[in-house]
Amino acid sequence: MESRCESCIIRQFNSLRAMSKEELKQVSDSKITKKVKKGDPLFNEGEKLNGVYCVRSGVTKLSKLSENGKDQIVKLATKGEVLGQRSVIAEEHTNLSATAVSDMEICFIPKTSITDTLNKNPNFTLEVLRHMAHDLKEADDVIVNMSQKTVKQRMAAAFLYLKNNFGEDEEGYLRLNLSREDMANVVGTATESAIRIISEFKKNEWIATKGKRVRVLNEQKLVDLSEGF
Amino acid sequence: MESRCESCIIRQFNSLRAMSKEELKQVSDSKITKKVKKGDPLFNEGEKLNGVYCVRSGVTKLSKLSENGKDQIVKLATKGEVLGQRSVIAEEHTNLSATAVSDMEICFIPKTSITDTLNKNPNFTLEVLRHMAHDLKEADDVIVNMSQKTVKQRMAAAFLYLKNNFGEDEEGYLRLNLSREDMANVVGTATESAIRIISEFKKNEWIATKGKRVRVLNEQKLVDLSEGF
DNA sequence: TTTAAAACATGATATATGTCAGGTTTTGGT
DNA sequence: ACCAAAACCTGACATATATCATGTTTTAAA
Repeated sequence: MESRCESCIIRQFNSLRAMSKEELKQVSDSKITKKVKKGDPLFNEGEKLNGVYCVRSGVTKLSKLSENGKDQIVKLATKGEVLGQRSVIAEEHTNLSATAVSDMEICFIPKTSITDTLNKNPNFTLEVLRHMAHDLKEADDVIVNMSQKTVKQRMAAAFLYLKNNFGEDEEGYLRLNLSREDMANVVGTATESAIRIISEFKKNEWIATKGKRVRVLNEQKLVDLSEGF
Repeated sequence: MESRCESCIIRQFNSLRAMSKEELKQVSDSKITKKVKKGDPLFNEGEKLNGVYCVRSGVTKLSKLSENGKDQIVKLATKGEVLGQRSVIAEEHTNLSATAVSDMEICFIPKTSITDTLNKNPNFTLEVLRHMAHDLKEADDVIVNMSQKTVKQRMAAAFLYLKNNFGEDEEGYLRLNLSREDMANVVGTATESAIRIISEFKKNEWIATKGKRVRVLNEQKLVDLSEGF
């Protein structure tokens, strides 16, 4: 049982909200809803996409493999985010790979639905543009953090990011659980270094773990550290 | 004696080429041409811009100050590039500072000329969007390089970037001469480290210097190094 | 429930890079 | 042409981080 885009709440969070009724209907008729299991790829770096992916639930990592064989995670995308837009607009192969880090439900929207609307609906184009402007700002900030902060600072910032963007459950544990390896790849460090720093955070009682799950105990300390105090 | 946008060749390299005759006329009538001396700022991080800057000649660095007091250069912009677009579109304060690294000639185009056209001319919006999509890809690549390459690799890549983007003069010297400090800030390292690596490159005869000027002697070696061999 | 694989953890060590401190050279303004 | 300021350079040292090695715990599949 497929649901209709017209009644999809997710849409409020992305550029699709600027679409007209008819455009939305056309998207709805051509879209394909898929489930993706944790660990499975949505698409891979260098592929040519013939559409975009709208995330309905779950989280995906956007990463790029470097020559030394390490995967740098550039962004984590969740509910409401549209993936592959950049590639479709620039008519280029994808620059990043997308892999599910939790079970996901996504909608695949064929290229033409997007490009047609881009050509016809200036409001939509402007909305996409605003989103991309925002992404670009975020990317610039990441560049600065990567080059100017220590691994420890970045790791603290990463936990705050997880807390602020994906929230906590009733018991106070982070909703999104990343493996140490993924954490290392977000922060841009070796897995062992990530583990060591996480152990240190635990020892300091800034975070606590229970099995896979992580809880932030002292947010202020993490903020201070990430800002360099 | 001001020149008219309609007859400005620079325009071919940026999104202004998607403007109609009337729109271009309107831009031309409202624009202000300025000269900026090497070292002078165009605008500073956190400012609210009420327009964009179109670079006619010269080069500017786009940088951001980090908490530890270091300036990370995120991008070097030259002839044809439009600055401040992101900020005007997202209606946010600027995220980056722009400072001339050579004498420049720029045109200031008031916000309204841009936003009016964005609202009325879908082709223009789409063109701006394409440029921003490209910038975003570049930014993602920088993130990966920053986190996965060594300082030496990034320094090699920086020289190649200077050669490929700003070219060489008749004698084979790089057209754009950056101070060691600026080089360090592009690469994201300490000035002393930059100097040491540059000395090493000279010793290896991969580059040569004459006063301020730098010449690439062995491009292949720099390519190999930057790619990790 | 058992068992192999994956994830996690920690020590020892090497190395890249930052920092501090002291020089020399180059540059630009009068 | 001179002088102060800026840019450049080099050494010594501290430290953050990567790497390698090895062991333990957790997870998931048969």
